[in-house]
Amino acid sequence: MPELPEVEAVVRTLRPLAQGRRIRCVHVFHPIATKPQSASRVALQAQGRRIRIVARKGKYVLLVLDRGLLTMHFRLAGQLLWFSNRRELLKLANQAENGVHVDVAFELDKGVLGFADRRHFGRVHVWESADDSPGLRVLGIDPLSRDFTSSRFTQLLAGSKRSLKDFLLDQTRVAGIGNIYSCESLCHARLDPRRHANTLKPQEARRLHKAIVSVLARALECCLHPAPDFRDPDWWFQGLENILRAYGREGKPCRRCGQPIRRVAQGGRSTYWCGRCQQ
DNA sequence: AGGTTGTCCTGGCAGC
DNA sequence: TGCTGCCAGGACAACC
Repeated sequence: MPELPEVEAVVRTLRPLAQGRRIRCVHVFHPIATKPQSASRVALQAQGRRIRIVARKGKYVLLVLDRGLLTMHFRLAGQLLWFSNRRELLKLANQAENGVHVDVAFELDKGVLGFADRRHFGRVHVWESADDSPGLRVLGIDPLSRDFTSSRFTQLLAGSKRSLKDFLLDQTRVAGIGNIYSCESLCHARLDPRRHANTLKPQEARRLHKAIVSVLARALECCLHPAPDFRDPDWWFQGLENILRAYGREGKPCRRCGQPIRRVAQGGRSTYWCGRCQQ
């Protein structure tokens, strides 16, 4: 599932391909991908616009247009695709044989950008301004930004009584962390995911802040080498499993102490942690 | 206002 | 082996 590091790697790869280009034509093959906005609204508002900036906010990809903006969110399984031209797009998109699933495609003045999510959780939306997007408006601090300081983070922790795991998943506090990197950060910081945010000592809060920064930086490095290849519809980030210490490792030995990694459900999703190292 | 719950989808897999 | 049924997972609306 794409979280901040994966989305950041996608944005850095997309930027040289799309920034400065004009959107000639929009194809909405699966209107579910623009819900609740209508396909025609998305097409009409994007068509003819120039992409001024390719950026990321939390887990959103932003295409800032010369008028308004376009957001893409991958949720669990969304991805970007790249086609040489319209002919290649129409030959491959959603064909029964050798078909590539494509939900929305943007014909640029050079190349075609595709958005695909066969599970149809991912979304493509258009907005007059960033303030019009409910998802963007409420986003908290970006952990890769300068604003993400230890003291600011400590303040946020003190203001919440939720569990650390739920706190980290809350995009309105810190934006971009999902299930994987919340588990990894807590593992790195040696903190029990079930502890409540406002119970951390200052030194523990600093540890968690440092852990988040370092876990995300390491994952981003991994996501950039090799960088995403939008031309290969089967491409996915390689080697991430190797850097994970807790996520998805239930029953396997903790890399620090050897104790089996445990799993519990928190807020309806799985949390992985080491019962010995993380207190 | 902060916190919690239900909903949206479908691939993949457990269980028969 | 083949089929059915169940559920994870991120954002967000709707509730408490």
